[in-house]
Amino acid sequence: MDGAVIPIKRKADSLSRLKASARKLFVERGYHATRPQDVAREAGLGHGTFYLHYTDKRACFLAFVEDARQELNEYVAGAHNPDGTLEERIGATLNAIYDYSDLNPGVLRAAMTDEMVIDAEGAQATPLLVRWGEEWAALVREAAGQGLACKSYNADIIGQAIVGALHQTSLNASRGQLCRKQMVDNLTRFLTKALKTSA
Amino acid sequence: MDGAVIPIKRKADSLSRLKASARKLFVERGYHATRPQDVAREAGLGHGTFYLHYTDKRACFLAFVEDARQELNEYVAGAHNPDGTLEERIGATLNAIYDYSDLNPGVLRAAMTDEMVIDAEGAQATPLLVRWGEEWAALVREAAGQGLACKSYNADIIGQAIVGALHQTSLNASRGQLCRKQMVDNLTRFLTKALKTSA
Amino acid sequence: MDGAVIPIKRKADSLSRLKASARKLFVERGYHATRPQDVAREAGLGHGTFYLHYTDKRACFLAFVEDARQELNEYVAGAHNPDGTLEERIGATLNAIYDYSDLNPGVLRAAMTDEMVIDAEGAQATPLLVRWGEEWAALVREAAGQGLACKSYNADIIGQAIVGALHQTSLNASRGQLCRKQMVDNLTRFLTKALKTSA
Amino acid sequence: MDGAVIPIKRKADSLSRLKASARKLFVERGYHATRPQDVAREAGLGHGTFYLHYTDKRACFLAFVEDARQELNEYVAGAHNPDGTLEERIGATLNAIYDYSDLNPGVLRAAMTDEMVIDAEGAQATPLLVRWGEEWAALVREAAGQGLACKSYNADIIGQAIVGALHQTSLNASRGQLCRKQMVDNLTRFLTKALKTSA
DNA sequence: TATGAATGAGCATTCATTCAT
DNA sequence: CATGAATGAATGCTCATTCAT
Repeated sequence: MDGAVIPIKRKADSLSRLKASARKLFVERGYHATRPQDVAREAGLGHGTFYLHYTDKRACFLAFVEDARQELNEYVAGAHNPDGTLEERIGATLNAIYDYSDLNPGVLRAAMTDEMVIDAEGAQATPLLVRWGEEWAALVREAAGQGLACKSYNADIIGQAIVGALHQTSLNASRGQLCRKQMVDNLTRFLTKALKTSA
Repeated sequence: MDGAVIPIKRKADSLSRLKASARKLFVERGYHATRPQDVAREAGLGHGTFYLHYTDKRACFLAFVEDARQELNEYVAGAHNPDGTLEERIGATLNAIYDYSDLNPGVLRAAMTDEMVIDAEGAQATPLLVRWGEEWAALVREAAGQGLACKSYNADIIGQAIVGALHQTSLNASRGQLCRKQMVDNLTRFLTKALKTSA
Repeated sequence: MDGAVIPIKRKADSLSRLKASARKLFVERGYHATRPQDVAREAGLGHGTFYLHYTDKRACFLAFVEDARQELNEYVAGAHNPDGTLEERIGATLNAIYDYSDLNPGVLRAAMTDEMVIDAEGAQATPLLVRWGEEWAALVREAAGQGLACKSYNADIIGQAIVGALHQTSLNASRGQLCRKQMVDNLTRFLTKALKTSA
Repeated sequence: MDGAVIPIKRKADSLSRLKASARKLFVERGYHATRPQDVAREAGLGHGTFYLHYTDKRACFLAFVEDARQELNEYVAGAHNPDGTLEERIGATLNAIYDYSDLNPGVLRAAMTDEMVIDAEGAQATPLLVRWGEEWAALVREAAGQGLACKSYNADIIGQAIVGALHQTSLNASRGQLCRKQMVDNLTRFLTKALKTSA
């Protein structure tokens, strides 16, 4: 009995170390420059162990993306206040995203790697950005339902637009050194103005 | 003299065929899945010929991006009417972009390949999206100067946001089949509303 | 613990097979005509295995040279008798070299490949012949110190001269078929006469 | 008539420019790092022109070697005085070689490139060093015939030994900075002592 | 469960040589 | 005679993945 328990612990432990290493390396070097071997070694494990936990390098990356997605979702969900004004909601969401990003630098960027890059062929799960776009679409719909946001938009299109705007501004922020406060402020006003019901 | 003209013609011809092949393959397969050899073969040329025209696979891709940038710029410049309303300007620009995109399907997406993917190391020229963001920033500034757009935005941030929004919506459009008219209409209204001076 | 021992044995085994193959091919074909792939195949291994043991083709060659150097050194050291006459010492050394050469035909020649050929650029370790020249210089100095050899020579120059003489004669010997005995005899007398203190 | 003369002149001119370029590049970069293309371009000619004058890169190199050989021979022949003492003759020859080497730095070294390096397969003309060894053998024989040099040597072996000694010392000289005077002096005494008839 | 040696398809790039002009 | 664009076999090397231990 005990004999069975320990391997399972080991396995779980190995996996979490691999996860941490993979995140670190995907963030630092990007998908192509990260070899399964590097991930395993960084985790202090043998090369072969990688394939005990992931069928594929691709699977490992996808798992990393999924983890990031869930983490960010929790972060954003925690900041959601369905009773605030539109501007408060948008500001809260943006702040949550930037908080996460400050805590996990580079993770969002790495996780958003265009999937064409990962596998030119295979049909894939919906890319991360698209899924986040869908969540923004939900927010837009919700606000529209409450009379806070303009009803004449196609929420799907606008959701994608918002997530694209966020992505690109944060990419660019990591290039130049724009301060976060300014960014959140500008984007909040911009999105609020675009969305709110006309007086 | 004559003897010199013909080889030059031959070389120019080869180059233009390589360019066309490269564009085709980068669009269809992406950067990593396209081998210099494939580009040459697609052009009906030997492998070595590729290196007569490009020092590198990377150089070839960068040339492709630059060409796309110029082409689109011309397209957009042709549609620019500095005397229209804000909405007209935005709509005209969006329509120009989508016209180009319809004429050259996939090109913009391929050209926007994140440069991290191309060369994990080397410091590079400003990525395409950032440059387009700068152009939108100019448009925003111009409109603000004319009293058409809200002056309280940081134009650089907003420029990046706009280009990100366009990129993401068009990526997503190529996934599902959203009609272009709807997209242009939604985005035009969205951006106009966000930018215009408050009554 | 046990689990670790066997792979290490495997690796050591692979390395020794690669070493043997590399020696064989460098001797038979020379540096440029030997591909890492050939070395691996000759050793019954996959191409990639070569790079598990050597960073480079160059590194492999240098290791081969170093091995040859050490082997010959041991051979020559075994024949050294510091109490003999000058002629005896020279004869013993020459015989040791030729014994080694008979046992390992072609190895010395291959190992002496001019390093310019291996790497036109990089500053390299002192070439093999130069190092052997230094050892002959030491022998000359020793004999001079004991009053057996003429003191008025610059030992470094003479050391190089001697090693050059040996190299060239043995190269040429492998062309025509001069008998070894004659060669050792002539060279021994020649060098002894040149070196010994005048009566 | 005239029309025929000019092309011939042009051809001769092209050849001599190719020769000069080839020499320059073989000396500076070595055989493998010199491409026919480089030679032609250095000569201010088109790539194809190279093959109008040489069947092969190898042929070009061999021609370079042959030229160097003849030049040096003339130099040495000019210094030959068959009536001097053995020491005078050796000294004069060595000085001639070093004069040539000073005037044409690097040429001898490049010309002596081991032929294994040039073409692992093909049976080749006698290598340069071997031919020079034969000339030294002739000098030894001549001196022996005149009673100046020891008759008990095999002149062929000793000729090779001498040329090897010279080669190696001069190679090494280009590494460290040994002065020429010292080198000539040491080698002259060394060889003279080794060769001269015993008292 | 874990290991790491082994693999070989695959890649970007070079260069001696040819040949149409 | 001269040109230089074109060629493609060949090279050194990498890396995702497998498998014997």
